[in-house]
Amino acid sequence: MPKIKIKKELLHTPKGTRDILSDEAKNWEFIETKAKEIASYYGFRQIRTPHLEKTELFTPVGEFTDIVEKQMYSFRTRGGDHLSLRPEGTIPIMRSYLQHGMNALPQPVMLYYSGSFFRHESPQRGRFREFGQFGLEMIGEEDAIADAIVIRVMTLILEELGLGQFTVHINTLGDQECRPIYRKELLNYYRRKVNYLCKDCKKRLKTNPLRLLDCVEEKCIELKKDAPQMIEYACDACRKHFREVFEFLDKLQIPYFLDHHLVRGLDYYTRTVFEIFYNPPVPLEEPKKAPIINTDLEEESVKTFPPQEVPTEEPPPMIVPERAAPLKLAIGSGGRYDQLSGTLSPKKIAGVGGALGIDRLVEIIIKSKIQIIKETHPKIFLIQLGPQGKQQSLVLLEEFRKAKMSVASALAKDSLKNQLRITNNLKVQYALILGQKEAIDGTIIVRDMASGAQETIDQSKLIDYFKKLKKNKKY
RNA sequence: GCGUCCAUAGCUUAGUGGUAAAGCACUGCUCUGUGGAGGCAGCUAUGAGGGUUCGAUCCCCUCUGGACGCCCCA
Repeated sequence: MPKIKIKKELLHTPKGTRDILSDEAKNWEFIETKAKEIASYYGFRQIRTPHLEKTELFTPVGEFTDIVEKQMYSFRTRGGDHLSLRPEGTIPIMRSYLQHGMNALPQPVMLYYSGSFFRHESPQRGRFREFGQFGLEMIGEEDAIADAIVIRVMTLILEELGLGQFTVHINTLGDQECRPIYRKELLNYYRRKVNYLCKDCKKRLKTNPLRLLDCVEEKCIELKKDAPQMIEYACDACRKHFREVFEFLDKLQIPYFLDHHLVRGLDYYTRTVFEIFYNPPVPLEEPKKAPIINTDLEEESVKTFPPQEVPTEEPPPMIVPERAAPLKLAIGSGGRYDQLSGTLSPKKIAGVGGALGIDRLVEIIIKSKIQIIKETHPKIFLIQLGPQGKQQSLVLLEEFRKAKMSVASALAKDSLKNQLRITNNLKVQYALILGQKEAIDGTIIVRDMASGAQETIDQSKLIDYFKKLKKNKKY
C-alpha cells in the first residue's frame, strides 16, 4: 500500500464553526423542542426561510453597521446573482410576509423560527460564525402588548429551561418622528465635546451617533453621564408605548431594567429594544469593585422614569465581575421594527420580535450543570450469535419497533462476550440472547442483567412478556 | 479589524537541542455460547511552512487553528 499524504487541515471544521456532537446535540434538541412548545402554545407558528437571501435584502440592517459592512458572507453565484448567508432572522421573515401577502391573514401574524445564522467575525466565547437562534416575530401589530408577548414567551422559555436568573434590559429608541430630534440633540451635545471623544466615537458621530452611548472608553462614559436621553425627547406616542410595555412586564413580574444607553446594532429598530442577560446565581469570580457603568445606569433609570415603579422584585444589580465574561453576554435580544417594511415595500407593517442565542444557552446549561435531560438507557438489548441468530434478530427488532418498544443491539458484533460487555456498559436491564440453537427452536433467552437469572421463552410470546413486565412497572 | 496567551495520540497530560512517555478510550486475544475485573497485544501524536544549527518537538519568524479580551453582537 502506498502511503497517502493526508491533509490534516482538512479534518477540521472551518474557523468559527463546529460539530455539535451527540451529547451536546441533546441539549440543542431539548432547547428547541421546549421553545417550540411554548411558542406554539402562545399561537406562534413555524416558518422556515432559506439560508440564502439576496444580499441587498439586508441593507436595512444598517449601512454602517458591522454586520453589513464586514460580517456578511456574500458572494456572486455562477448566474451572477448576489447572495448572502442570512446574518439575522427578522428581515427574511418580513420579506416572506410581504412576498406571500400575509397581510391578508388575520393580524398579527405570529411566527417562530429556529436555525443557523452566519456572520464572519472572529470567534470567541459564545460567538461563532455559524450560530443558532430561536426567534419570534409578531408582525402586523402596533400595540405594546405584542412587545410584551414576545418578551414573555422568550423569558418563559428561559424559565422552563431552568435559566430563571435573567434580567431584561429595555429601552426605547423613539420613532421616525422623535428620534431625529433626539439624534440632533445628541449631536449638538457631542459636537461641542468632540475633542474629548475617543477615535471610534468621532467616527460614530458621523455614521451612527446613537452608538456613542455604548462606548466603553472612560472619557466617553464620562461624557455620557450628561448626554441627553432618548426618553426625554420621545414623542407622546412613543412614551405611552414604552410605558405600556413595562407596565405589562410589571404585571408579568418579569425582572427588567430600564437601560437608557441600550442601543442595538441593527438600524431598523424603532421604539422598544431589549436585551436579555443571564445572571448566574453564583458569580464565577468575586467582583473586585462595582463597575462604573452599572451603578450609573441604575441611578438614572430610577430618576428618569418615576411614573411607574420599578418592579418590587428589584432586578439583581447587574453584578458584572470584570473578568467573568459569560455574564456580559446577552442570551437574547430583540425589538420593534415598525419602519422596516417601509424599506422593502410601500406597505406600512408594524412588527416586533426577538431571538435567543442557542449556542449561549447550551453553554450556560452545560457550565452550570443544569440537568435538563435525563440520561436514558435502553432497557432491553438484543444479543445475537451465529448467522441464523443474526438474521432472526432483524425480524425481532422490527416486531419490537412495531410494538413501540425500544431495543438496542450491536448486530455487527459477533462474540457473546463482547455484546454482553456492551450491554453492561449501557446499563441495560434485560439482555435477550438469540443464538443458533434458539433461532432454530423459535425461542430466546431473557437475561436479567442485575441478577443474572435467565429464562428461555418462545419468541412468539416475547412482546407480551415485556408488555406484562412494563405493566407491572418491572422496567 | 486589534491585543494577550496557547498548539505533543480520539481525550487528559509528561518530556528532551540527538525524532517521544503515560493514563483513559478504542480494537483484538486470553475465552467458537454468558458481562463488569485482570493479563497480553495492537492502534494512534510533536498543526503547516520557513530560519538558526552538524542536528529542532524544544530557539526565532510567518501562516493556520484555538482560548480569552477589545470592537461588535445572539
